[in-house]
Amino acid sequence: MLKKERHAFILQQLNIHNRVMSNDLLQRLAVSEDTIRRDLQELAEEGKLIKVHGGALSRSLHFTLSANDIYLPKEKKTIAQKAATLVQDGMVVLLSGGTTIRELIHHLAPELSATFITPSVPIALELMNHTGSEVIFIGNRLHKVAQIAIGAELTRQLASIQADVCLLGTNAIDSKAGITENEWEVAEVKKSMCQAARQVVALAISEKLNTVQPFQVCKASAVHAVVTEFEPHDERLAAYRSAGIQCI
Amino acid sequence: MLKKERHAFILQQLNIHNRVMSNDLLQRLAVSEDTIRRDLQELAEEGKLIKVHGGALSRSLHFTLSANDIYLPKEKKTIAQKAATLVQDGMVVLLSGGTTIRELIHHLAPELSATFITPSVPIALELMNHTGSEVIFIGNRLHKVAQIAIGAELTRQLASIQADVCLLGTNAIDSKAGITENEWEVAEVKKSMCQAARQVVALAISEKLNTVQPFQVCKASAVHAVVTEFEPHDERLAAYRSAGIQCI
DNA sequence: ATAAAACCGGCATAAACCGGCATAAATGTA
DNA sequence: TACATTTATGCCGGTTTATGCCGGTTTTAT
Repeated sequence: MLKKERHAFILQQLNIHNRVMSNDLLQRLAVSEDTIRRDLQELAEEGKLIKVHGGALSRSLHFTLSANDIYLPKEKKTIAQKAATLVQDGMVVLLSGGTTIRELIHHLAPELSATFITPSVPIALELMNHTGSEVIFIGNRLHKVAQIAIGAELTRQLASIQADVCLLGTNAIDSKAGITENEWEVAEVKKSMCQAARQVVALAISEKLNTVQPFQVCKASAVHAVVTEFEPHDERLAAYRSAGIQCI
Repeated sequence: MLKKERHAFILQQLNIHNRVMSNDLLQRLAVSEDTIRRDLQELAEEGKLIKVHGGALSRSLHFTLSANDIYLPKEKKTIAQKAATLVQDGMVVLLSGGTTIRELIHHLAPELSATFITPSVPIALELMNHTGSEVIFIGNRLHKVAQIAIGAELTRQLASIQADVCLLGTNAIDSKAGITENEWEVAEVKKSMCQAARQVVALAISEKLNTVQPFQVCKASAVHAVVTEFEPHDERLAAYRSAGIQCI
């Protein structure tokens, strides 16, 4: 077995399982522990995986790890502030779930008077602190993990709504693949939300840019704007601008 | 299982449920109590969570939770425990809002499998920690102060429901005037809930006994049982017993 | 007040890590 | 072809890490 082959195999396993353990690899590849360790070390130096004691983790899993980092006040705050300016008096606004959206609510002007519609329980709870606005929760069956409403009743209620704008906390966005999600039911909900609004705005921290998940929410062409922590004319947003997406 | 994986899992759980318990984690991750403790300790040092006795809280929401958890009179706990025994496997249960109901949820057996229906946002959020059961939220327009759904859509949805039991956190109850409320809209919601269930059970701390508020929820004769912190045969409940209400 | 549960510090151990060295195969060069 | 160089791999020792266990203490709940 050639070194390159081993490397390819390791990366393949990593793509499938999001993790590999040295012990497992050295048996299946029939090489010594040291060789595996060196392999992982090299791949880690090339940035193709994250080395940890006893094995390695895929880069994407590490994203979710750092995404869980509660301490991202800077970027998320920036995004939330910029996105908050999009909400004007009298608007009907659809909100998804997620910590960025929650942060956005904190940045709404207290005297603002808008109508907020959301399928997310924590977001609904947060919105109730906002005195000026009306809050409408949609859906009835609740998804425990995502803490949002799902199912047919939600779609039925959304069908009778034409919101001014839909603000989505985004898991993954790509200038070609559009907005994607890693859970089917959540993707379905967001898909319905996009269809119920005249404009779709994606709130995405830069590390979510150019990433793709299995389930599509909407095509890139359906996204009207994307809000990141970057300046509007940042080079790293070029692909989105040329896809006709406004960058804020 | 690699250490980093556990950490990622813990943070993920934390983002979902806003809290984790060591005991729960050590079973699901199949490691010793010590390892979990060390994991939580390390994550706490990195500032990714708040360590508390027996588990950890999410950094973002711990204040809301602990604030509500701190204020728990002993009586409410007693009531919640007794009321929790009324919920059996397979039941469809309507729940109102209120801290007593929330406490009740904590006392549900984890392996219980029931369907809970509620118009209260905090209660819905709390219910999502209960793995075994299905959670349905009803209504869409939200009342900011009471944090429950109100309005016509709620009534419409309730009309198509026949629950086994309706558990009401009660503001005022009297053996003659029945259950009453101090806000019209909330009273309307609870009235609809009573009509949508075969049985109505009132959870009332003793200080609420024999008090009357302006807006009626239901007549005394419509109440099947009342749960207080008293013993079932306590003298002070005599009036309710003779009104045909079961005292628990 | 008392018992159960959670916490802490320390210890033990097995697994994983590291650096260096040796060997052998592959590659390059005269 | 013969010799030197590089590369890949395995092996060895000493070190670090991860984890479980244990005794004693604190916190929580009844």
